[in-house]
Amino acid sequence: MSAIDVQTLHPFDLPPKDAIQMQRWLAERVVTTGRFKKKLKLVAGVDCSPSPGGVLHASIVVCEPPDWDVLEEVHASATPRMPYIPGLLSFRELPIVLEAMRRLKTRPDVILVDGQGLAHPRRMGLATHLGLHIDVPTIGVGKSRLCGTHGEPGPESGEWTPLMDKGRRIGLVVRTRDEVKPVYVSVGNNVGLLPAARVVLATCTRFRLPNPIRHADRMSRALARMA
DNA sequence: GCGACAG
DNA sequence: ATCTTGTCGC
Repeated sequence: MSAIDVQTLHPFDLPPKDAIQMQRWLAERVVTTGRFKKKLKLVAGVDCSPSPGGVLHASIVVCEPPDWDVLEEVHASATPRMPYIPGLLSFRELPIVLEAMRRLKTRPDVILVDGQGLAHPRRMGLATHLGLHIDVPTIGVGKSRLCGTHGEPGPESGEWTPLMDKGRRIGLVVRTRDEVKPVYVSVGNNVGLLPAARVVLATCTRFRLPNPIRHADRMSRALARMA
C-alpha cells in the first residue's frame, strides 16, 4: 500500500462511527520498523493551534543539527471540518497539516508530531495517520497520555518505561530532561520504537519537548494570536 | 453503567 | 487547545 493510494481514497469529514472503521482499515497499513543509518540531517516538527474564532493553524518547521534551529517553516490555516473528539484528532487536524506539507521545499529525514502515533486505542494517532500519507517516517510525541498504562520512568534524562495497552507495548514514556514530566513517544509510521526515542532525545537539546516541536508550537501559536 | 479522554 | 494564581528557581 503506497502513500498515494491511501490519500486518494478517503475523506476526512466522516461521522464518528465511520471514522473509527476507517482507522481500523488504516491501521493494517502501518509499518512499525525502520531506522536511520546515516546521521540525521533534517528533522521536522508539526503542531497546530486554534485561534479564538475557531480557525486552526498548522505549522511545520524543518530543523538542522547541531542545535536544531529552524531551516524552513511553512504554515496552513483552515476551519476544521470535524470537532475535537478524543481518538479522532487526526480527522480534524490532518487536512490542514497535509496542506502545509505540500508547501514544504526541503525534505526532512523524519517528522516529529505533537500528539500520539500508535499510542492510540486503535493505533491510529495523528502521527501515524500523517505517516500513511507521506514518504517520510513519522514519530508521535504526546505531552500527555491518551491510552495505556505505565510506571514512572527514572528521574534522569534518557530514562524511560514502556507504555502498555492490551498486553502490547505501544510506546515509551520518556524522560527527555532531568526532573521534568515525561513525554509519550510512539511510532508514527516507517520507523522502529527505539530509533524513534533516540531521535526525540537527540532533538531535546535544552527543554522537555524536541526543538522541532517547540518551534512548530511557537509558530502556530503566533499565527493563531494574529488571527 | 461509569470513568477516562492526544489536541 | 484555553482559562487561571501563586510559587519556585535561575
